[in-house]
Amino acid sequence: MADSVLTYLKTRNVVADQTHPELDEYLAKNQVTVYAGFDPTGDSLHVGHLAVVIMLRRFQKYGHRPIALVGGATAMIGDPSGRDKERTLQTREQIEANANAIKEQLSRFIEFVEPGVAEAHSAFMVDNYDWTHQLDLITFLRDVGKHFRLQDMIAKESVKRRLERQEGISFTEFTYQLLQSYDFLHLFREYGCTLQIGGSDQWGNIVAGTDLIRGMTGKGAFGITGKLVTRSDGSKFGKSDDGKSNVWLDANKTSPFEFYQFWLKSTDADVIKYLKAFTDIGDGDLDDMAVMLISAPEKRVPHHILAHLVTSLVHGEEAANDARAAAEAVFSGNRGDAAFDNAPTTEISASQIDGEFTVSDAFVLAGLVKSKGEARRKSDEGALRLGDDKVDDPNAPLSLDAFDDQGRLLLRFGKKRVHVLRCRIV
RNA sequence: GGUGGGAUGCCCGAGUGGUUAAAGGGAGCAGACUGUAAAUCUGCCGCCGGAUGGCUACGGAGGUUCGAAUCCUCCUCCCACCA
Repeated sequence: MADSVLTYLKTRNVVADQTHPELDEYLAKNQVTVYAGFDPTGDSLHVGHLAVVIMLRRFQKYGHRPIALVGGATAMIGDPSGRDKERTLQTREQIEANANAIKEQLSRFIEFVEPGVAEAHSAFMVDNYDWTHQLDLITFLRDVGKHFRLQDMIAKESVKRRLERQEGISFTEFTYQLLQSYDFLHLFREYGCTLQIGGSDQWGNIVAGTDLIRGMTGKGAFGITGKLVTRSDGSKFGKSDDGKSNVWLDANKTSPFEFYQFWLKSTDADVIKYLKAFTDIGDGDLDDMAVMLISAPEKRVPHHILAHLVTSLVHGEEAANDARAAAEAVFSGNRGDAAFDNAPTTEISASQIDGEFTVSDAFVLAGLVKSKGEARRKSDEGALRLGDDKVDDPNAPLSLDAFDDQGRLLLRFGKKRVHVLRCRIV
């Protein structure tokens, strides 16, 4: 086992960059306070955030003190990093609601205490809205603004890219790096926080922060960025900017069943990589997994372990077990209650099934297909099933007989997607 | 400031008056084969209750024409060269 978190993280192959080469050694000898920020632009974190959260945990395990920063203020402004387009401003109420949701999620992964009463290693959570919402503009511009050179700000990748597009960038988003830097400075002063971590898209913001701290205090601060986890085919992982659905940590947005499925469906080439990045499985076990992947690929043992561990972390062990049971039930064809209880479900009332309601309506209702047209096409391709029976006439009315004695009907789309309709006798 | 080139569907990119819902590729989805993998092959891939039907669509606004992504005018933005 490595002697510093950073060295360890490198063995997990999740480090993209670090501000100082001597950081490994420094972290081995010193206990630091480290922070990562999460802007509540949505009401849930997704798997893209998970990598950073896990890094924070790992720091904590190594005796460092993590601070999770929820960006109630920065979310009001919008981080241009990694964005082609200007963000739509959200209301304070919206962001506050999002922030509360995200704080709740974060507290599942890291043990927090109140900032004031924190002991040496205990983690805590802060919201940058608290110290920025009443900042005085003139003071801010004089004290903080003076330390930023425009040429450096423009040279930042996130800004540069936007300047090259006709969309441009608003002054609002342009100032984002000032705010994030100020956060770092604030945490540095208040809590002796000397290290910021984040995804690789945060490099520019993090460096801006260390520069500001040096400029205003003459002291050094550090930064580390993590690799953006990608699929082996290079496509984005779990995060969508083109309509593909995100994989959320909120069980209401992505159920534990779907969450488990997401990991289980990983391609072989990615499994070991994900196990390293998202779980604490040791090197020896990883080697075993790699062997299994070759000797008995059809068992998909590493996939299940990955899915189980990550689902347990996010939704709890019980949910992970249920998800596994449901997966086996659904896909083995031997469907007990486990399949029905955990698969995504939509309620329908008996009165809706009135003879007009067709099979394709059912698939649309379940959200498995987007339109009746698609239902028709997919049925022609043989992709739709009611239970185990292929749908051959999507326009046939759905009858109550299709449901089992407990009012349940399993809809299947392709090999991997299922949805349960549960009929309420009203 | 001058001249020339360009803007096409999720992305890239063909298309210069009708036969264009728009070639081709990528992405995505499904089928076959497998292992709920990869690769490969096949189909689908703007929306609409099968559609020889309707609606929407080729940067924006007008116009010419029986008919326009294609021609004309103006506007916006990009790019190249010159100054």
